[in-house]
Amino acid sequence: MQISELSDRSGLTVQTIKFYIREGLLPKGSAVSATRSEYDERHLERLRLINALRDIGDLPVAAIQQIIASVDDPSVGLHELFGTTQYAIGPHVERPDDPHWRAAREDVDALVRELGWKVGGGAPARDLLAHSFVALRRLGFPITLTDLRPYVRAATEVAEHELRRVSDDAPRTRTVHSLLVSTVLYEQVLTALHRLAQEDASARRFGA
Amino acid sequence: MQISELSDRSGLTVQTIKFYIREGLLPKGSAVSATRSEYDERHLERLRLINALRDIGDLPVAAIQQIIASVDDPSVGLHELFGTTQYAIGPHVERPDDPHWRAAREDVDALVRELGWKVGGGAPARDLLAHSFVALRRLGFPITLTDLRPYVRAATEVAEHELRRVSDDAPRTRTVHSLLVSTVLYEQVLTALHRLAQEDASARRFGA
DNA sequence: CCGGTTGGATGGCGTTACCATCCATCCGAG
DNA sequence: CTCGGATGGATGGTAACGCCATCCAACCGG
Repeated sequence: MQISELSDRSGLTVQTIKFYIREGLLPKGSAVSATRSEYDERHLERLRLINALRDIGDLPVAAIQQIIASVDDPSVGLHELFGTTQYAIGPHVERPDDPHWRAAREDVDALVRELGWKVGGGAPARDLLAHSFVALRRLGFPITLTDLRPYVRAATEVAEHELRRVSDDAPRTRTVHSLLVSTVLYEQVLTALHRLAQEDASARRFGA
Repeated sequence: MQISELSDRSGLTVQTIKFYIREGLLPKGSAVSATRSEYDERHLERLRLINALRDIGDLPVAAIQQIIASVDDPSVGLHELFGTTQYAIGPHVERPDDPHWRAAREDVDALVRELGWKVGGGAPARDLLAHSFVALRRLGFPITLTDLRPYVRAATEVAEHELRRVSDDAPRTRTVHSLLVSTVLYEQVLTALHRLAQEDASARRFGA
């Protein structure tokens, strides 16, 4: 198909598609002549993935580019892709040379050790959590292990469920998409349900 | 204290503080002369709140401004503040006049009804969830109620715990901060733990 | 043959969250 | 009393981001 059809079917403008190609998110079509290239279903599929990661996952184009690079490299295993995704998602907070920060980060590391979780030391989620600890303490709401228990339980159960759902006997493309969907899109599902549940709980506690 | 001390103690530049005052996030100091104003601990506290909402919650300044306006209005009840916060957080997705979208939105509404949740019909989280449904279907990963069950359970338990933790016998300021902290900051805590738990599950399933 | 499409390149735009400057005023140490 | 430095208030600039608009030469297809 031509780029205009790709544009129609994906719902993205031709300009945007060109932009994604320039940024390395989408491979070029196969050149048929100097002014014509042929695109196929894989391009459409790829655009749908990009769109989902941007629209729902709210990922920056640069992060998607990194993820795509791993997706397209067949030597990258599933767990490695997982790491790439987590790292690309960020957030990449500065780690100030500050005692409060170091204490919070140490608390996070201790928690991970205690739970026996196999998590890379450079995982951005560690920093995100530590960052939250610092902010909570600065606001006078110090966080305790008791506070965290329900979160840990919820996170564990959901994550187990998600990883169980990733089929690894399908073609690589399918498996990889499945993994990305589990991590990026279902994170939003969890967030949305969390917010809805909060509103319900708030209504029952404070509602008129 | 003067603005320079406020700047030092909050870690924000004088320019940024001026900017927040202009945007209505921070009340002016009480004018002592034409070129001097006095700030107090409440200003500092407010800056810490703003900083947490931006840094951790990643909220746009405009959203914080709306939240602050509710916080400062004593006639706004806690549940109402909750609604304001949810609405300010967004995301405000367009709702295309599209059968897929309408079907997804109807699925969400049915789910909320079935769970008996008291949630406003205009809650952005409904749209966020519906949006996710659409994207998942477009990618060929249709979502089922079975998939959702663990998420609903996790969200419910965490939300219950959070709302239980909001003390409503403290001064309004404290209670209100507590509510905001529960909704905005603990959402990030949940997300971070979710990611860590996923990495652990991935390591055990796919790791070398 | 000619209107319309494409690849490829380049420049512009709208938003967001500030930062930098400037000016007139003012404070306060000496 | 004076002068360096801080302040309030206003205005303009900036950097990143994710596109969109335009242009050109080449090309296709009716």
